[in-house]
Amino acid sequence: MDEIDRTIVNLLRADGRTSYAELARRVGLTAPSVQDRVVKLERNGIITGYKAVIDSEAIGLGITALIGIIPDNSADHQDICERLRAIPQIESCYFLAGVECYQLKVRVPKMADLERLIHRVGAIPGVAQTRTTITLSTKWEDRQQPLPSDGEARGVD
Amino acid sequence: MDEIDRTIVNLLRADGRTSYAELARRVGLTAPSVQDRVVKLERNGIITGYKAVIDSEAIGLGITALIGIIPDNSADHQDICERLRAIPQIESCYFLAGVECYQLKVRVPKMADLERLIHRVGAIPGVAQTRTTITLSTKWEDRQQPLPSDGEARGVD
DNA sequence: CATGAAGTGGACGAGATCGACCGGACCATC
DNA sequence: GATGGTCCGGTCGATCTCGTCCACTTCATG
Repeated sequence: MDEIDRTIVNLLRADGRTSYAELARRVGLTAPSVQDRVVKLERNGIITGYKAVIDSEAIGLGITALIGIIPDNSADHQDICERLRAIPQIESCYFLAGVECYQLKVRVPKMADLERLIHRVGAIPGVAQTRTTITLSTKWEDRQQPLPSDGEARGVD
Repeated sequence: MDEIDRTIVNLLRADGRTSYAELARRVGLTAPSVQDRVVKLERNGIITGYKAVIDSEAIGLGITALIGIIPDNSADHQDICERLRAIPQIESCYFLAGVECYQLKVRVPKMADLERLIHRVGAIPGVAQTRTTITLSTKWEDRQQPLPSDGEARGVD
């Protein structure tokens, strides 16, 4: 993971369809060696995939909401997690340090779907309470910050 | 936006580097016509970009936190929004219906960075209070749900 | 019957990929 | 301390695939 790798990662984060030839021009190597680096980055789990970014409203998922989950004492977290994973509308799931031990980001076409979803989550054994917040607008999402250099990341303290 | 477009979008969401030739084989068209469709999807704002998915821990952003913002009465939301946008560590920013009118998802290398970040956000004019929750683990993130068909999305009620 | 959207097929240039080769770093041996 | 083997990362060139442009066809619509 040197400076060239970081440049490649940054370029691919900005445009996941950049060709190896183009990457090669940008970093001053040839296409095969860039490909070699990318394959290694993928194998080492640094690049975990490539995605097209879709406008969720345009595909009929106009409603985004955040759902916090407060568990009861009997909660079996592995079971809860599996049941949450089985709900396709939950796009992200974070396990938190706090009273609300999970936060879910969900997307649905209509309010009625959100209502059904909240009831479904609330019915999971071990879930004492849920707290849902509608997002009025998404200012931005999944923006990339510049990769920290080794020094910044490892801590120079 | 017919069934073929939906298939293309689903394939590109799953793997943003799928070649036009491969897409063509999957949907039973030729490469030029698939390319034509993809260009239209991009122009119509349905596909807004392509990104490599990076393991944030692997690049030194090991800490993820959610920050809620409670504004005061004098809050100028446009100004707040601009100042938030200028902070690179804020990867996502949602405007919410609730007491906490923004929620931020932030990533930093170390706890000290998070502390600095919280102070910076708290110092923005119009921000009365912030509430930060550390994520202990990300169960999953930005998972794709199957595209709703026209019927489901538009509402058949 | 004219028209335009959508697809096909062919052609050509660009990109991806593979094997062979090169050079420096590292290390054990003489 | 010099020698030679080995590994790693890169280049080069050949070949195959892919992307892209264009002319032509088809088909539904007005």
